[in-house]
Amino acid sequence: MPELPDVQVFKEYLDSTALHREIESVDVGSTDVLEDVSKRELAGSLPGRSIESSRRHGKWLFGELSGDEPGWLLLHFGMTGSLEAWKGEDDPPEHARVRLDFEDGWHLAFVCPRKLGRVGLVDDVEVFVEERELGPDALEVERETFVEALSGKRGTLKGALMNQSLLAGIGNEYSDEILFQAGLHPRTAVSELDEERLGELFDTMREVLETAIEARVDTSRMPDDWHLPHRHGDGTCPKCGKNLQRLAVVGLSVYWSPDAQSRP
DNA sequence: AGTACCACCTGACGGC
DNA sequence: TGCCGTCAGGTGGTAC
Repeated sequence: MPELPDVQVFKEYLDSTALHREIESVDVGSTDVLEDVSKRELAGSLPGRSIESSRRHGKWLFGELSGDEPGWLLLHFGMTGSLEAWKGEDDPPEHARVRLDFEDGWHLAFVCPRKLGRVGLVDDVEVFVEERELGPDALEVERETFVEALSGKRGTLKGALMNQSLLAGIGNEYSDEILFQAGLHPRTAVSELDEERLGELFDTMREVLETAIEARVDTSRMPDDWHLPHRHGDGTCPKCGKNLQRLAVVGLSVYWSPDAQSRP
């Protein structure tokens, strides 16, 4: 599922395939993914412009549009979203919900089988982040700010890590990996960690996110002691060899290892 | 404030 | 073979 590392990889993909190409036309295959913008508005405002740079905040990706008016193309990948670029007359990929056709023959498709992703236009990234009440990006937040933000919170660590207004970018899979690498039971409460251990959790979070990006979110390139590649029905714990257990925490399936994860 | 549950959405998968 | 229920989890809404 697209979380911060996945979106970072999409950002780099966008940068290498779509920057500085003039948009000739826009095809909206499904209006379900449009966020506060009509098909007409999107298809009307993009042609003639190009994406000049990109930014990521949490799981949201923004493409800076050229032109007199400031504007950003907004992308959120939901649960099954991705980007696909190609050159020439080939057919668009299956489930291409929005397609940009560039003047030079290149194309970029926002692919989203389950239509839970979003495409839109925003005037200002900071304003958007504020309006959505998104917390600091999980890879940009300072250690001290992280510790302060979590200190005194009630509820589970998993809930806090996934709370986008506390910290933007982490979802179910990476919160599981962070707790696994930290050796913490998935139901551990924030209040069970003192500031020193919250600091250590920050270090683990950085390590997990950076390592995932280095691996290009490819499970076959992830470290041998990661549990994410084994995160399915009968997966085994890479640390103890026993079957991973499943548990519901904050309404989601957690995969965890009783031998490798315990209360602090 | 935190949690539970629902809706949106569709492909995969297991049971029968 | 094919139908059907369940699951997957992103956001956002509601209720408690």
